[in-house]
Amino acid sequence: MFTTSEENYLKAIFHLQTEMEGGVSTSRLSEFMETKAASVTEMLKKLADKLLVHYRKYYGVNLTETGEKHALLIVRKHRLWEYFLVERLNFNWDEVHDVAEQLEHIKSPKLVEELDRFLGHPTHDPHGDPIPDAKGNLPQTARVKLSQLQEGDFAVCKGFADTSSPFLQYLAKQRIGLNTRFEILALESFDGSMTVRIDREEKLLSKMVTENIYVEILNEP
Amino acid sequence: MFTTSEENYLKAIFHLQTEMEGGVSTSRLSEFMETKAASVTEMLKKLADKLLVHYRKYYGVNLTETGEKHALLIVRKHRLWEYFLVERLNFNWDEVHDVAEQLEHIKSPKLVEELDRFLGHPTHDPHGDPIPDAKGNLPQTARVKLSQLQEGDFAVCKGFADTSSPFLQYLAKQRIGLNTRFEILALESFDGSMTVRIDREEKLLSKMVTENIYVEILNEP
DNA sequence: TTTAATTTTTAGCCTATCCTAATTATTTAT
DNA sequence: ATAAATAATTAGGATAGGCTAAAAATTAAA
Repeated sequence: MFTTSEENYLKAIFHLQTEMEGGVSTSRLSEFMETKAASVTEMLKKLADKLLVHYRKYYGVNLTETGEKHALLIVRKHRLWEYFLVERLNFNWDEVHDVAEQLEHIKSPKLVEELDRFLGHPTHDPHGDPIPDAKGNLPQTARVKLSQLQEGDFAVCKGFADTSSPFLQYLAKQRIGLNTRFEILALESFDGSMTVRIDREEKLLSKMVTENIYVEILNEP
Repeated sequence: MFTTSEENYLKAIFHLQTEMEGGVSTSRLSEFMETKAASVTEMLKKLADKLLVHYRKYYGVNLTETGEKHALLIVRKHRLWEYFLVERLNFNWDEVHDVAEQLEHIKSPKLVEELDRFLGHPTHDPHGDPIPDAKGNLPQTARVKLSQLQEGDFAVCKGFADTSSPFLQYLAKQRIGLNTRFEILALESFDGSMTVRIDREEKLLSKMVTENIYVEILNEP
């Protein structure tokens, strides 16, 4: 059906079109995919020929309905495999990305659906990202960043904007994971850093960190 | 490390070098891999450069120690995934081949070893073929064909020479699987067909079928 | 053992995906 | 509004892995 490379472009466009209104630019794509702009242009033409993207020269791309459907399938596979690796194969959450990146391209509709069943139809991957269902529906939750909270607020960790190994390893070291509870003790307006209480322990988190943690606000402690 | 294509050649040479003494010929490889002889020659030169095969122009190839070690790893992965698909994901034994063929190329040493542990270190895949261990040791069992037995013999099914979908489907229809017990009732010398008893039921099996079933002979019923 | 048949290799092309360098379009700044 | 800066596209090339057709080596047959 589609090549691994085509699928990687679809996935990248899918992720980037949430951050850019209008179309995703060639340069943003080339940066994200670590390829040169010329290669991107070429691939966009191919994807447009296959009706997977709407592409207007010099103005970037957007996925067509077909393109988005396929992108969602790849995201579904990626996140199901990540769940499998962490929950069944003892992988750490910072080790799964590269392997899931390979596994997501395996072509077998039966494999995806049986894996989903075998895992008990998980709704979120180990980083808190939602797993699209078999029809491509993705529960779109409004994401609140830890950095947006005020002194005195209580919250629960629900996901991460940055899922790179270094950040995940930092979080693990600080013992911050999905469902970790935070109490915001103080905010430093100078550098945006934040003092929080986690498990009776006080921690200072930089703006950089609090910007990359998604939370759900609690109404009561 | 190695490309998918290189790995497929290594695996093919591994399987074919048991059937041909001396070296595996270019034409046999091209037939087996469904490519043209010219493509095979080219790849053999590449594999020889990488010290994975001993290649002498016009005289075929054999795996080097390194090549064989890598071939065994691919076979290990293939068979572990087949086991996973059948035992955990409800695949039928005739559906696993294409998917395992994709999964065997996933690169992650941790994945293989954790999968092996998760599955409880299985020793044989769903078709009865032995799974090499982490060090590449493959329990080499002498294989007796059902066609070699005599009237009055008793035997247990231990594997299949042909693991193609059509044959596996035929076997399933006849309710023949791993560990099925056979009693040889009669042998027709004219066409080599054989009458056997399976679960109190008499069945006539053609030479073509009995040639492709491996058994272990039982000393007593 | 010399010729005929077969097999293998070489030479030259094709496609996919990437690249660099040069060109063209768009955007920004004066 | 036009020039300078930036971004995107085109042109031309590289590599991997396939293919066909022609040439060379090996094997089989007379």
